[in-house]
Amino acid sequence: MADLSFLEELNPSQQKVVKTVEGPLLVIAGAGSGKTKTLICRMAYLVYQGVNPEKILLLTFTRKAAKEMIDRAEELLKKNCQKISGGTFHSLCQYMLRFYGYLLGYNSNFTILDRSDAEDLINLLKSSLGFSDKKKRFPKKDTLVSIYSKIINQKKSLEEILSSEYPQFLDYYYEIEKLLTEYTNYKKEYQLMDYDDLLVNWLSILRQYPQVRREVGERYNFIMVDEYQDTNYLQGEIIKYMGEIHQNVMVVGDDSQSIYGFRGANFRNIFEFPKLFSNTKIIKLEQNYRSTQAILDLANVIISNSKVKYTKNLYTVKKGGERPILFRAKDEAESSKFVADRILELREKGIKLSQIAVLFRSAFHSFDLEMELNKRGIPFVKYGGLKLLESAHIKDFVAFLKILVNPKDYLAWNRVLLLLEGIGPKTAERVINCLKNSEASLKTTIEKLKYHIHSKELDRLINLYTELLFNFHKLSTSETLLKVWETYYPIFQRIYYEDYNKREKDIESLISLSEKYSSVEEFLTDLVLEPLEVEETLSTAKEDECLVLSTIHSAKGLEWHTVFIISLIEGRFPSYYSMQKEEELEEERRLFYVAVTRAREKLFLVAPMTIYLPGEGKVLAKLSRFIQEIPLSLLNYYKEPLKTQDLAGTKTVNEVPSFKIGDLVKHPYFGEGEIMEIISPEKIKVYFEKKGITLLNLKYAPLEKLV
DNA sequence: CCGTACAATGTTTTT
DNA sequence: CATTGTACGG
Repeated sequence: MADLSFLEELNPSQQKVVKTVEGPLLVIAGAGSGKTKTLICRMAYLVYQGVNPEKILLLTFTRKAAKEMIDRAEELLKKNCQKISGGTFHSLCQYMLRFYGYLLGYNSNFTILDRSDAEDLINLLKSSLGFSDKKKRFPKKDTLVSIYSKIINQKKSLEEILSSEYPQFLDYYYEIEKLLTEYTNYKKEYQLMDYDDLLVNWLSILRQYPQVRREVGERYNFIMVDEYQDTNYLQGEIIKYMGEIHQNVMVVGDDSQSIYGFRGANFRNIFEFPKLFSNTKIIKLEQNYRSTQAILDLANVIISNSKVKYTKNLYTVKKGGERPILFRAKDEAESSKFVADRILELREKGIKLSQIAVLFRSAFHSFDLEMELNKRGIPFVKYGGLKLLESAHIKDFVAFLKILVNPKDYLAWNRVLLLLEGIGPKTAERVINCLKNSEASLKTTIEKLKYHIHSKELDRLINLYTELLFNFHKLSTSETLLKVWETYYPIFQRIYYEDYNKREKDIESLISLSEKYSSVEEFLTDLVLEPLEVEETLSTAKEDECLVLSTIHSAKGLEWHTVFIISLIEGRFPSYYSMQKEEELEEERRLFYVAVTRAREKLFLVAPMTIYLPGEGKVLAKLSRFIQEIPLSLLNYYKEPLKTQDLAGTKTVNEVPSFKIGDLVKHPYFGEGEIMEIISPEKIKVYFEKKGITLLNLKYAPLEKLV
């Protein structure tokens, strides 16, 4: 029997969090304040106190995170914690809706639409309403989906969203409104739900049925929510109702780490929590155990430059430490080379690759680096970016499966039919109408189809479904997938004739992945709710020897010994799209804060001086404003160790200090600046924050070298 | 009505 | 540059 000795490792505030078991509790926890550890201990403590693990619900940002935390709780307690329910809001809602969806007219086998499915559906409706033809500047499908999602998640009207973010489409107000109504109706009619519907529908059931609230309250007696700053009002409401009976709801968050505003999250949600639950106790965790003082100083400066005031100041127990290093590379190639060089150095010093991460704002920022790493044979995994499910061939394949689970999924039907030779949009529509109008079972309907349309590939499809429906419960999940693969394969070869052997591997790993599942339905649900990364399927074996490349969003909650942040230039970080609006810019800043606070010991900030833009060629890149705001005393400027020839060359030139591109300098009138270009030994171009790029003659200009 | 060849367009972050 | 829409021939 384990004891409670694990509590001794916690500081007093953390202990208070663990022991405050009953009633609503809001924990404001700074970066690296042991938030995860505290949550784990709290779960273990509850189970130790005799709470049935099945009565505990843990909501996190990814299911992987939930699983990891539950595993660690089990390790602490050496007692079965596996039965704790853990997952994301979306997976919880999905699960509850399989039970209670009937209250809204949903069967338990409804299909979940991912973003591109939703886009396909919108497109389908758009053309059936005739909006795609004449109207020249009608919004595109992805814009329409974004508009719709914003209405839901930000609790705003179509008019508000249009006038604030898409004023160019205000003329189409009624058409858009009509389209969105059609979209909503269609989903309901054919058993489809998009991501937002999962939240909306579950909330709607909770609101309408006190009986459900009671049942759910009895099912989960203790609710814990991680990363609460990234929830939106829908999720807040869901929590309110699910905790109504017992009020045992604990949420943890950090308002300065809110980075999902684009998805409707609002960091102010965290301050609304006490309004949802009266008598909320609030505990702050401000002591940082993760990073060195030098890194934390940087983080504190970043966040103090915010327009919004946040609730905490971090202080650390790890005094001192190396100053974060800034490297201004000549171009992206040099930036990648720099990162790879440092990584190899670190590895020689005994730092494991898995303890190093390279972070960036957008997935494509690491393309150049990926090439360099491949060249040098440094293994890595990448998080964020393309998901396996997003590639066309996987979507095709999955569409076959969706039909099997939910024969009313005409969106999947449409996709599959269009794949067949000789069938275009019109014929597909005819077939689908035929399917819709027949009351008979799928099997007989399919038989009937044979007489309507003559197509060799359609025959094969019909044979497949006849066979599968007949054997549906006899075959294992992977056997079913294999059958589908057999039918799809010739089509697959025809459509992707250029690179089908490359794509084939994806399908194969998908099939082997499906072996773990007891039903196709479960497999599909997991695929949509926890989309797999492309690389994840390839290199699972050697994961602990891998360097991590990740978007900052996907790096949330994680930490490494050494962190590199690359592409720290205007337009990339902050991103162009966020530079117009104050609020979005603030979110970018928080994003930078999150990135910096991932590092325990070492932090490298890298920015290329020039980048290559398609169409425009090489262009100058300005250092990110977030770096420019940082006092120079907090950073070290990285200089390549001078080679002997270089030294020999510079010494003879003049007796003024030798400047290099990228050196930081100080001028009595213009202040601090950075050297952009050396034209001759005496003439240099310097970028001053106050003045812009200036040509200086070193004979006259009393430049002082900094750092 | 289907498939293909070509032109245009606009590029984030994720459940 | 890769996706998405348009024009045209079969």
